[in-house]
Amino acid sequence: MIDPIHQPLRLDGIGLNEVSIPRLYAYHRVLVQAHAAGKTTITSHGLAALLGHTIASPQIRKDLSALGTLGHRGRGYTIEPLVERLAHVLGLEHDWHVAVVGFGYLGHAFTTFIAGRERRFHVAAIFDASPAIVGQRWQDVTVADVTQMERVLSHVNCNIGVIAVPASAAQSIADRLAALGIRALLNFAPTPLHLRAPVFVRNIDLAGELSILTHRLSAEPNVGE
Amino acid sequence: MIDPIHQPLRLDGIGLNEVSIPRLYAYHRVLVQAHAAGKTTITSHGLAALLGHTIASPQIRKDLSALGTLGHRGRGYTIEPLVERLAHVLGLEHDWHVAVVGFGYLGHAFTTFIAGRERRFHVAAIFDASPAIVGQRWQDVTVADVTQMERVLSHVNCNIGVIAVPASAAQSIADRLAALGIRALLNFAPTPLHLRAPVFVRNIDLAGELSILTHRLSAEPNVGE
DNA sequence: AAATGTGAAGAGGTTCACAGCG
DNA sequence: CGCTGTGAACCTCTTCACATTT
Repeated sequence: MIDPIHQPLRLDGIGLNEVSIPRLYAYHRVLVQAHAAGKTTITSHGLAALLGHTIASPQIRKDLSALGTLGHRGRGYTIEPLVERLAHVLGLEHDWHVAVVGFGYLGHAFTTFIAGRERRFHVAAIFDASPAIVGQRWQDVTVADVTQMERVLSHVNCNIGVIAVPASAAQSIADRLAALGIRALLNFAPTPLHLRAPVFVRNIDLAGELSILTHRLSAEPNVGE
Repeated sequence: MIDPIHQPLRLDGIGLNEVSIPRLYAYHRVLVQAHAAGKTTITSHGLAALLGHTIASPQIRKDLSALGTLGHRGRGYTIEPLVERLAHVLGLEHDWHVAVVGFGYLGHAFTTFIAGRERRFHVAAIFDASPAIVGQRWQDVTVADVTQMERVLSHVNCNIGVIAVPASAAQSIADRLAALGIRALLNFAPTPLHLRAPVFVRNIDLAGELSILTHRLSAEPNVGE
């Protein structure tokens, strides 16, 4: 690890393990459902069951204990304050403005996904380099030319950048977004991005995931049934 | 880890670390470029440079040494046999037939992505539950009703299943695909899937990745500039 | 009695340093 | 001398076992 981004950030005086966060998000999701279904308390084992036992109960207890003393020994957890704590820690209370760069199939799909998923994400700006795509509308956003990124983003405030451009362009787009003060990037380009301190990047490596699958299948004795 | 899927599979007598595979794929990608540009040899440090120093050179040497003795001490690696070895190990020599289940925005985008990316992936069947989507055509594939999955897939051979359905349906779709003999699944639903031995699953947790970003931004001193 | 919270052990992967070899 | 290949140290996260508390 070259830069200090992987040091856990402190929120309300607690430091969270980065890998635990998707799990916390999963807890939040199923707890909201359980609460809607009328449940008021839950045990770590019960939560593991709701998650299909994809996460072990000691792991759940360890994750939750990092958020403070939320459980009751002998009883379990009260769902409502637990959900509130999770929402606060995960930043689910804020609204986020997203800039999507690259509006090919992947960018388009992610835009629809992110906007449709929850109303806390607003796609505020979309950019592309292709004249065929620039000028298209998506809901009330018009796709702007990527050369106009600095100009547009000085008017439209965005917190999160989504990079869905070809590998060759990804690093330069990332640098430009970082220079504009955007500190969180989600990168779908196959090149892993590398940015310095206050900017935080997540790389989604779809081709890499596919490679894992094709490797496993190649290693199986009988490929293709 | 509950099931034995995470034991490294052996291919040509070697066992590969699962997390190394996306890296091997990245090496393959940039080496193909370097070879096309006329380079014939490369060192581990040179390869790290091509990757923008996102991967350290000792890591590269360790990854490559697992594939056999491919390097020449004092010289580096000869690109051509290295590329061939990587392609073989990653299953890049085979063609793969993909079944996409769920043809909403995510499913549609991924279908286009996977098919457009490289010609070794063929989307051979598409399923959806919505009457509005069933019957649509994508290239020469007609979207079939998900209830017909067993019937269709008994005719059309598929090696890889892509799950892009809502969380509530994901596990049951996965079970049905597994029962049909599909042993590799890529899951975009927020529920992590859990399947027994010969089936291998990769979960792409886009919502979880976004949570990491919103958590980081919430923990920053000044949210939204 | 039941279930949390946690120190300790374990597992897995990365980094380091250097021996080995062309 | 240069660069690979690798055992050992290191680090991070997960699992375990149990003391603790209601």
